[in-house]
Amino acid sequence: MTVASDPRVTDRVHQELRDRIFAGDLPAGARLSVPALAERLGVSRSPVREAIVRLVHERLAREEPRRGAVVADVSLKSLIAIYEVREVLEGLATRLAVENAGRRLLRTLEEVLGEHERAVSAVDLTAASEADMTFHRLIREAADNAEVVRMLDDVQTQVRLAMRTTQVTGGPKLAIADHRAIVRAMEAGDPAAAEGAARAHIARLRAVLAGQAGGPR
Amino acid sequence: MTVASDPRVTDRVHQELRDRIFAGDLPAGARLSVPALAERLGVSRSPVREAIVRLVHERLAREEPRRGAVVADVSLKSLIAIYEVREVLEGLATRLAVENAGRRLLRTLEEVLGEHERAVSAVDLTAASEADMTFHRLIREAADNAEVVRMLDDVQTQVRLAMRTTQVTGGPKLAIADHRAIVRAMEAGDPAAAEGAARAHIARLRAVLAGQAGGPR
DNA sequence: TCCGCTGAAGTTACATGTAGATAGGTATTG
DNA sequence: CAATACCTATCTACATGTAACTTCAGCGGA
Repeated sequence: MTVASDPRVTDRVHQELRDRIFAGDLPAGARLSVPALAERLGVSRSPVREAIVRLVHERLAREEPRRGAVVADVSLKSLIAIYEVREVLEGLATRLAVENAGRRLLRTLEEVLGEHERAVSAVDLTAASEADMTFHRLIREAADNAEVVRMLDDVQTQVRLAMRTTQVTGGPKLAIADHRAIVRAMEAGDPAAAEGAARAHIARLRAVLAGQAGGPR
Repeated sequence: MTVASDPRVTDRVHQELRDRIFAGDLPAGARLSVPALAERLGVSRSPVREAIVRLVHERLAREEPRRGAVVADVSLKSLIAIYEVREVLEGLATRLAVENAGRRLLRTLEEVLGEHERAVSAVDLTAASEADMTFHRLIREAADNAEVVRMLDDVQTQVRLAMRTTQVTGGPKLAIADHRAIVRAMEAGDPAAAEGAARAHIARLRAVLAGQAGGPR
């Protein structure tokens, strides 16, 4: 009998490369040489090749035929485009969450919001960012729509990649106010208002990014 | 010197398998055996394996570790979920198109709309469907947002896959009326109205699908 | 100094080898 | 006759072989 968790080498390599990219260990533009990585990781070239194909597909790497793959970067321009998409997807997720979810979710969201406030007051950047991500994750899971979850995961991957070079903080206090407005609309059981509040939240973050585009140089 | 078009075997195999899936030649649930396909296509196993990895990533196939891949299916439930996402993405694309595009696009859209009407009057299903797709493609290309284009392409892939088993026609005449309303809002230069009209169009199609869910059996 | 050539090193892309897992049919047992 | 054990064909996943291509450093000529 085989154990339930029988991770394939390919999966491990893929995860390892993802981690290294997000850690900044493999910076944007770094070449992903299959033989070199295979030796470094102590595996053969096949699983490395397959892992790279996956990275290319999730756009953590770019590939040119016969030239190999390099770690991708995210320009500020495309980050703004990503936030335009994120705006409508978070809006959708929030509307669906209102239509599907009950008391239980709202209570959990309030707890996370409390945790978020505490973290911001204590100037604990890590905890604040984590509470922020948890807030959004709870909502999109409550949407009960696998497509929107997948696409927002995709968006988040690109945002994480961009994070290494661009700052996306749009004022911690304002984020909490936005989140509070979202929860209020959800509690009122008003799907359209909830969608609007979620969209406004992301639109505001996008405006911050757009400000950076013309601003500092 | 090498020719500019030097398609890799992997690319050809990938395209070939995509075509066969959409043609219904490889029906949902069909096993994608790497050695069998390699022999059938007269290539080695490596490019076949890589093509299958790509199919899995674009969700034309599903894979279970150590069991291989099979051609994916799309349930009516997930097709509806896909249309929920499509609704907000087409809305976004249309709003952005209004903000970016000029006379030129509007003229082209009117032409396509005319072609669409002609095809519907002549009961030419193929031409009508093509005009329909062209209409939406023009708008999303005009949005000038690579992310929304990518995601709508993704949506369209799933819709095409679903087409083989589910009918998505929501009344050809109504489709034209919807498209006309979209163009009107675009001509008025009203981004919010254009977004609303596009969303209403897709929402109506989704309602048709939802009707099928409970209806015929 | 600048340009183009050349050859070596490294890499990609495809092909092939193979251990161990899986599925499905056949025999065997209660 | 049903359930179970076994057996074989096939496959997956990883490893490895190799021709052709890309890159780039170093050299020679304008």
